[in-house]
Amino acid sequence: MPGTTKRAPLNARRILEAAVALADTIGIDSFTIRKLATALDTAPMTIYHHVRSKEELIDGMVEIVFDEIGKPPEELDWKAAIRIRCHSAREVLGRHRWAAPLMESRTSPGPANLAHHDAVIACLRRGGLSLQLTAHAYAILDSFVYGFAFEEATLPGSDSAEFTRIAQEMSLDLQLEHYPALAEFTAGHVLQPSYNFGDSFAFGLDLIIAGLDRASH
Amino acid sequence: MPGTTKRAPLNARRILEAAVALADTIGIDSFTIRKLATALDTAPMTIYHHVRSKEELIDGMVEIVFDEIGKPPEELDWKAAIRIRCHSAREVLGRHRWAAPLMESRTSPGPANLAHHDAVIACLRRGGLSLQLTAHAYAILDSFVYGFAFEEATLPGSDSAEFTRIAQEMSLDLQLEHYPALAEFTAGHVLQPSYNFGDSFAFGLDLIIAGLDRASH
DNA sequence: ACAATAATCGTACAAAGTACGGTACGTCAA
DNA sequence: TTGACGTACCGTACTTTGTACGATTATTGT
Repeated sequence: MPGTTKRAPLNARRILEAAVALADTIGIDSFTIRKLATALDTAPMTIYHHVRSKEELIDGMVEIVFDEIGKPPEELDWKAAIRIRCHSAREVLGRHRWAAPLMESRTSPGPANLAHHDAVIACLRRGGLSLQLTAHAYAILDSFVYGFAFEEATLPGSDSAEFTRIAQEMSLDLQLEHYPALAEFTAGHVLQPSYNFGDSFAFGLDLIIAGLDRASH
Repeated sequence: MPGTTKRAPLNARRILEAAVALADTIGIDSFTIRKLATALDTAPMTIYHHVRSKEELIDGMVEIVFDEIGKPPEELDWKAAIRIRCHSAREVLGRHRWAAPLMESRTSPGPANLAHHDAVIACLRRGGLSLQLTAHAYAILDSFVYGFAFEEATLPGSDSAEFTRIAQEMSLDLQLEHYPALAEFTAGHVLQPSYNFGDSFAFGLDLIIAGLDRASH
């Protein structure tokens, strides 16, 4: 048949990768099965031959993201290892800005999820933390990492230039006169050229790790 | 007219409160304009006379939630004041489990949002923190609080009894043999009767506040 | 070659947001 | 009292989306 080229046959893997790429591009809100089908040059219902439902599809997408997060390197001190894995998590969630709210909310964790948790817990235990402290450490670190990644993902801008534009756009100056502390903070810090929201990540992460370290002896 | 009783006339306030109550009950995913209309004993399109769109409606709901979070008491030491406001935030987000992911993602902050930020920043500045440290403190605290509240909201259960049930339900024991650290952690800690996920909140909050305090002198 | 199995997709329906235009009712000037 | 006007209300209908169902085509083992 002239003009028609055969597509490679679809499979769950290809679908998931295309889905992640599409969500990266257009965001999770406007991510639809129909658009995914178009991106894969196929019909909507073809997707459903490889995936049970949109929910399950998203579970699979989250698994892919989990798999991209580097595990804590086994040869390092637990503090260094955890620091690396948290920076990796932030970097990955920065590339997949739709993912942060979904990572912890999926009901059925897949193998990548379980393997990752296992590696982190093993790292903390090797570092000598008690089960109790391991639980605290994990809860705190993940709350911080996901919370931060989420804020970063939804924040309108990250550096002072963008903030300036956005501040003007919503005519924040007018409202700010009723909020003196916020006004000082904005003018005196956030809108300064050196400001960068992301800098707080490393600071906070080191603060938390140091706190956990202190609690561990 | 017999059999018909006049409803109090609708207004934005009544609609928002009903919307919050409805979302508390059925969750944000199955929250629809049509169900809200039913709850208010009116027609779907009537809602749109008071609210421009569903987006704007949700903005208003988030504002209500923001307003419920207690501001840091001015008469207290910044550390005690911040601790109180963070516990309040967690409690409020626990009552409105749909809210956590939305609090920081709304593009246009309302007055309650701005007033709250203003109060927190003022508290930190009164405590003598530099603008820079204030920025870090705010980013870290909110990442932690929202992240934790979010995990808590989406976690299937909170105490060991529920975890036991859920673990069985998804036959986790089978998979756990491949994840030794996770297995030890689960059996030795999470499934113990004394385990409670929420306990990590106070621990983490105090850890962070102590770290910020240390950084401030 | 042919039956079984897998992969593809056309059609259609249900749920949800909401545009549009019409109705009912309250208020106020003349 | 009456008529004009603004506000609240809502019936109808269109669009987008997930996905059930069944038919069609491709692939593969014997």
